[in-house]
Amino acid sequence: MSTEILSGLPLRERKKLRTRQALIDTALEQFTERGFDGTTLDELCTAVEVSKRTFFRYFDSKEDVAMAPTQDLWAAFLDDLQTRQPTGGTLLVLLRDTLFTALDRMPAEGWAERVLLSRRLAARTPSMNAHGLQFCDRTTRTAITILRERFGPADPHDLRLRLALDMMISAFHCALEEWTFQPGPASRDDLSARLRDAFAAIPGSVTMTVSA
Amino acid sequence: MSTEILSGLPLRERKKLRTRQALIDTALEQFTERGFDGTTLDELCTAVEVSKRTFFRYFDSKEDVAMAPTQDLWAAFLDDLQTRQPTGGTLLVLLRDTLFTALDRMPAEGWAERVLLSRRLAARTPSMNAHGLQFCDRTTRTAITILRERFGPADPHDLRLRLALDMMISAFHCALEEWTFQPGPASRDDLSARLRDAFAAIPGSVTMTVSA
DNA sequence: TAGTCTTATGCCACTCAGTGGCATAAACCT
DNA sequence: AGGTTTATGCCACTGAGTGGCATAAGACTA
Repeated sequence: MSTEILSGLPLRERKKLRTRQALIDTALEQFTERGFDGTTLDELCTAVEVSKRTFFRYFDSKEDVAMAPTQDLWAAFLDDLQTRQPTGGTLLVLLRDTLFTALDRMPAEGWAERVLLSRRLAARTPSMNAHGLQFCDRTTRTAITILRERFGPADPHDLRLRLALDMMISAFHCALEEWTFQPGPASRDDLSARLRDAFAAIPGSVTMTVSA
Repeated sequence: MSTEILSGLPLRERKKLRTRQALIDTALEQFTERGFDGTTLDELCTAVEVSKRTFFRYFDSKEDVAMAPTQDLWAAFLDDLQTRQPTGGTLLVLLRDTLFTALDRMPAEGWAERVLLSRRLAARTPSMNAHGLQFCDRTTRTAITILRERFGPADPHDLRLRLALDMMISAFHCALEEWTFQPGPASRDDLSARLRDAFAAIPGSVTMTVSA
């Protein structure tokens, strides 16, 4: 965990961040080794020397702790969506670039490795996958609200906004999945490149034909 | 529950179908009245006069029973995807028409009402929503497998297939959500119409621009 | 229609995720 | 050092979901 961020904060906050990170790391470790269902919260809490009650003050559920790395990205995304000065192009390009910006803001060290563990775990753990999908859904809705506030259109029945957001999510999932199961080390830049390809494939997917 | 389907089956199968349907209907009823979390499985089982153990022989989870109506649609969709003779147009049109066909095959009576209850419930019950999203995800993956088998392309890294499938799901969700919260009675044809509109909005969502 | 085979159900005890309440301890602020 | 705030621990509890085994009900056969 990046030590730079810690300094400057009051002791209490530093401790909290450390406990939180320890829970995430130990969870990813134990879940990866013995499986999500093969690990009880009691075991995790014992390892981190924290009571189960405390665990639930940091995370909403057992799934939640293992999904934390990805959630940081989307928090950054929503933040950028609020503040970034928009370019004048298509909405999809705006969304793509905002996502790239958010990705660049993820810590260069450690983040990619955690996401990799998290995603590989999610791929073989239905309840984790479900949890992740629902988080995406919530994020999408928040993003729609932000976009409506900033740019309109006022018509809440215009479906295009939602459709475009979902396309972004879809492209992200495509890229993430390829990236997750690629051999070799996990790198943020590699994910970025795959993301670019996935976005580029969107127009073709609308016009794609099948042999009769 | 449509009585026509029951006749012709052996007694044991008829009973099973009846128990299953009773569980679904009573669950939707109780969840709607007292909330998903405000209803225990014991209460549901007592009302249907079935042991909790038996409940779990019919459904995988508490969420599952309330999602059954929608799952029937997707089962029909996958079935049609396997068997229907494809038209030669775009993939998206093929998917759209297959979905329409599946929708037409849903029982004209009762189905729409159950879906309505189910969706309204899911909208205010995170764990149900999560469950539904994961079911969509599984369905999407199955659909991809079927499509690859039938039409190729052989390249498994072509992202367009997945992107197109997700667009269909997105359009479906848009339509379903509008339909769910529209006032007045639930009709299958109304859903069909909204679905058509949602698909029509896809091309525009790719090229949509935002004011700079 | 009795007898046998097969399959669904009921019952019971158990694990584990998640919650509420309250006492304690640690960090913060003069 | 003193008092205030806030995080943690402990304990008892609810409710979802599971495994095992006995029993009952439908299905097949003579």
